[in-house]
Amino acid sequence: MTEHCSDRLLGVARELFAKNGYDGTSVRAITSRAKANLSAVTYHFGAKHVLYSAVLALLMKPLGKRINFALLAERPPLDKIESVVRVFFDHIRANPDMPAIIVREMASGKPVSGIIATTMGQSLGQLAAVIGQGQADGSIRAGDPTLLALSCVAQPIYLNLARRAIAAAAGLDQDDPGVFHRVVEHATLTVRALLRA
Amino acid sequence: MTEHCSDRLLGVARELFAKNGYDGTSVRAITSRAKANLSAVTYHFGAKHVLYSAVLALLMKPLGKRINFALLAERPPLDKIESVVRVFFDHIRANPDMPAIIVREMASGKPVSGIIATTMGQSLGQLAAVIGQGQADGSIRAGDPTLLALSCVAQPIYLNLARRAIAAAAGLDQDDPGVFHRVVEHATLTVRALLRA
DNA sequence: GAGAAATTCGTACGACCGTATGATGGTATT
DNA sequence: AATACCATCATACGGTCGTACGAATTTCTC
Repeated sequence: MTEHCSDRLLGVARELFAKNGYDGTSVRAITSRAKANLSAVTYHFGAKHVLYSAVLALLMKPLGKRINFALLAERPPLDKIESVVRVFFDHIRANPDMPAIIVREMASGKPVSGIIATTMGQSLGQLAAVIGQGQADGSIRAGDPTLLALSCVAQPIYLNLARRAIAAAAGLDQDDPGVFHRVVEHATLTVRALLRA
Repeated sequence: MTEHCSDRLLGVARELFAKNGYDGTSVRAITSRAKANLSAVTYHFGAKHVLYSAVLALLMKPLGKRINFALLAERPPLDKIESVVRVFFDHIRANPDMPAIIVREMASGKPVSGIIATTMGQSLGQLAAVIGQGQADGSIRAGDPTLLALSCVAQPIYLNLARRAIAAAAGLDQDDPGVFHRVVEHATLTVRALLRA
């Protein structure tokens, strides 16, 4: 038995929370799709909201680490930021449910989960710092570094969130690897253009 | 009595649907905050999801019309698009609940509501057409017009969705009119930079 | 001002929710 | 082989959900 029950629960939960939101996803829907008993969530996680937090951590922690790593390299600021954008797309391709969950969390009126606040705050701060460097060396145009960082991050998030709108309006299906590559290239070019001095 | 009960229901529903999502908002929560009877939703709208659709229409129809109007003017493409971005911010300031609801709808796995699909599809198509004009006259850089249009629209949507992140990371509270103005200027500059040839 | 129409009200219903509990099965340790 | 332990199971509980329904009340019409 290579995959344990709790792993199946995590996978199904990630999918359903992304598709239908926290309140729109019942424990019964999760356990039945995971071919587990109704009590499996309580047994393995204690409560539904703990499972949700585990899903969030599973999505956010690796992303934060990879962004960290990408910003550590000794390269020009614009190159660093492009690599962050690529990391975003790469992470999203591996975890297609991420944008929906993140964005739901941001839209929520309730205080955002700790893991998300931490990861986003940290990454946003690092991005803003790199943008500040670029402004100092003249490679990036003037402007509030935090707002510029958000304008950059908006590209991978929104372009993935709008998958269906893109498919409907331009006939581009991002599940097709070729199309996905084109969208990534578009996003990196756009971010560079948006930052360039 | 200038404001009828159904108006109060619409207002409260818009607020709560934005804050807690469709499933996170109970009919009881709506009616009690609107100082109405539990049955008021059924009586005035027939069902909860009809009230939700009414909220969507209330948010989207005026926006679509204003985008239409802004793109009708005889001005250079870049100026038209900047005016669309300003229309977005203006509409969002008047309806602060819009980004959260729109984005939830996009994140939803269910087929998007007709009013949203229509308005967004139309506006996106018009924007892409204007971008095509700009590419033809050399004022806008090359690239898929639909993707470029989405990259533009992402700015007002995401910058408003990230209000709390902005407040936390940069100490900028967009409820302050001065700050809001700065964010709008940032967004218009960013969109121009992102499109410029 | 009486009657009709529109609205608000209290209440009830069945369905589903998240969670708790004790029984049951399988597996490793001694 | 007996025991302890972990995982899964069926089931039940109190609570909340959206909606239905008839009575009470307000508002409009003549």
